[in-house]
Amino acid sequence: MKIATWNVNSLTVRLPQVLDWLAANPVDVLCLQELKLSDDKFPLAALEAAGYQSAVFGQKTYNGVAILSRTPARDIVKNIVGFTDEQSRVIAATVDMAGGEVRVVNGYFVNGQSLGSEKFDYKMKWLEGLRNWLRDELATHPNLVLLGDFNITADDRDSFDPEGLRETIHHTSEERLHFQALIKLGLTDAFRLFDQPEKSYSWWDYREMAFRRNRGLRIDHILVSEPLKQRVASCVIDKLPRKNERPSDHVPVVVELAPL
DNA sequence: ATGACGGTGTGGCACCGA
Repeated sequence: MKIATWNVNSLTVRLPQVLDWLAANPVDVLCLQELKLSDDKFPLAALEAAGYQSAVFGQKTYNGVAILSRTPARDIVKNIVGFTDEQSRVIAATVDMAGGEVRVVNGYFVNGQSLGSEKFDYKMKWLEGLRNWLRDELATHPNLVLLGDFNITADDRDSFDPEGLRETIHHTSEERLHFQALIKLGLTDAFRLFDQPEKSYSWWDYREMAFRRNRGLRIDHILVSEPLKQRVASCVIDKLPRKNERPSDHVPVVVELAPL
């Protein structure tokens, strides 16, 4: 079973690229972030024609997340239970896989702007709320995947300039402590289960030819619970869509799970 | 560097992202 995450930075603009990517990469589940559209604008029919059902938590202009799946998703939850949030940043659902089921938690984590800003405070509170809810989710759903745009580099390997950007947004100790706290719940960074190319990133700024110079960050992550860790067969970043015309600034990350 | 680039809204620019 393959599960992928992709921040598309407007599904309106990127729908043709999503359909192309799914045709070339027929994953079982695709989690999208930054839809930037309301539920009524979501391209349900086009995705259904491509073989995918959609669980959608949209929002006009900003945020918005969705889980696309080949088989029906059930027990859909929108946003973090126990944390009041006006922004559409999380959608969770249960999907069947060979030998069992997997709980998929798809998040568009808060950006946070800069250390000391109100948005940074919101990011910290949001991460705390997420962790408290996930503790319960893990208790009820042992086979769990937390994935999406975390807006956090896990460590220095995830940044093109760890020294120059030290303690700046996406690199602060506070953010990385939150990432580690998620790990301590019993989750594992699937990407780091394998030898990976050096300077592997999932996001590059649109400016200054950042992609061509590989000045990027790895901020899109796939974390798996302990029972699933044994089943992870591969985890790769697909840089190809960044070469498209009008690309998203993020690219897909894909995890492959062997049958339970 | 208050910049760059790109998306959205309803705009002639401002705001946000990372």
